[in-house]
Amino acid sequence: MSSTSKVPPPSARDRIVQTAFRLFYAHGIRATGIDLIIAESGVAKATFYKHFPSKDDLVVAYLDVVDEAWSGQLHAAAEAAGPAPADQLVGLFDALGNACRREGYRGCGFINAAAETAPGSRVHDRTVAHKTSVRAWVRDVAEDAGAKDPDALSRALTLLLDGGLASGALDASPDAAVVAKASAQALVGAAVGPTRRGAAGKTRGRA
Amino acid sequence: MSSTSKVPPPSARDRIVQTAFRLFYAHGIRATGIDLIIAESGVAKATFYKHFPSKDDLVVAYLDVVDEAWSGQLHAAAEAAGPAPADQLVGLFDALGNACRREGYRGCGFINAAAETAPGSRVHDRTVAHKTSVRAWVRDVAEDAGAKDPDALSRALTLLLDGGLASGALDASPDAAVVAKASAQALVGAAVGPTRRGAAGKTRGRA
DNA sequence: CGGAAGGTAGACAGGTCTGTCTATCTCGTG
DNA sequence: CACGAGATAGACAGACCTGTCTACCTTCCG
Repeated sequence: MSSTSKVPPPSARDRIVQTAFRLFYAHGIRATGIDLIIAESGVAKATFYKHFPSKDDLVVAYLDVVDEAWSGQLHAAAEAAGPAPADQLVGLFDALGNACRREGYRGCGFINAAAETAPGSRVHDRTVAHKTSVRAWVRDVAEDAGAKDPDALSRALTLLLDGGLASGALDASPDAAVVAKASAQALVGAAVGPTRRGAAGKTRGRA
Repeated sequence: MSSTSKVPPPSARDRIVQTAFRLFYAHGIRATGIDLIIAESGVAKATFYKHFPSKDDLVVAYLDVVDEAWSGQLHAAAEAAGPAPADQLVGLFDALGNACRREGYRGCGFINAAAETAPGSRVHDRTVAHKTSVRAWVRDVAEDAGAKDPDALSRALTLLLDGGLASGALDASPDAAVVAKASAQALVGAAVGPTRRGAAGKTRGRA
């Protein structure tokens, strides 16, 4: 209220993050130099370093974008599968299929980032936080679905998901996503039990 | 050849590869400079470049070592599970558990390598070849086990395996391996037929 | 003895990387 | 208008990285 009640400006910082997203994801973090990001985003070096005192700061901001994007796709795919939690657990794998099919798909930005940074670093920790939050969300849905052991089921499903993300980046074949979804179906079916799938009811809030 | 029958030298090249293995795996490929490898392996620069004209050559040699090591552990774990192919399909996940528990575990060297190299590069291709060969082996075992769809089953199991490798590098919790194995058990059981773990895989009583 | 093969030590070139710093320009607001 | 905030352009420092090259040394073997 005092002075800077100005709304988010559509420039500078956003352009940097956007460019970083594109380059980091496509070529890797270490392979992408600050100078290139500066050139491609069309800002001055001083401006860049004002917003991001170090490259690591930018990397973390990049991962925030990845987090938002991927979580959004996951939630959207789950919701598109219908109101039943058990169906959503399977449906979220459509996000994997869509991602694999996308041009320039290079796997999970987080896994890739973690692969080139030391455990314990900020970047690595950010990755762990992301994976933890995804698993927590899946766990909640699994609980709604009436799974006998939501922890184990969410762990199994995210394992499948991460596997799809990792190997999908390699052979880029959509088979992986199809098989992952089918496997998820089998696991969910077994874990929820022979009883009717959790009836539609409450729709779980998204994080 | 004249008379150089004095072949087996336990030195030079091997020391380089061994050092590279340790450093590449622990810190990543790009993060590890040639100079450090040279210093730590105790060879001269000229010697290094005689054996490996470029860093990429060394990286490929490193991946060969990783391939051998990991494939060996996989096969050993499978064999340790007994003679029944269906049991072996589940047992191979013990290799994952052992790996996760090891000090300095940093996930799959191949996935990490692929994460920091461009698709289409030699290193990337080497990774794809490795993953393909593992999957082919699992497929063969699945076939022996009498799986209805060995391709799908092998794909599902390697998905689980890759997921465990990728996420195990993050939270380093052995839970992942336990859940992966249990999931594998469920998937194998469902794919091999209703006869739940009926000893040898020949007994396919699928209706 | 003599010579070839291969190892050692380290300077060097040329490029790239992160991050700092100066100097100028623009613009909104008091 | 004046002023300060924030952007721009780009030189620069210092480190590091890959790869080349010279020069010397050891060892084996005919």
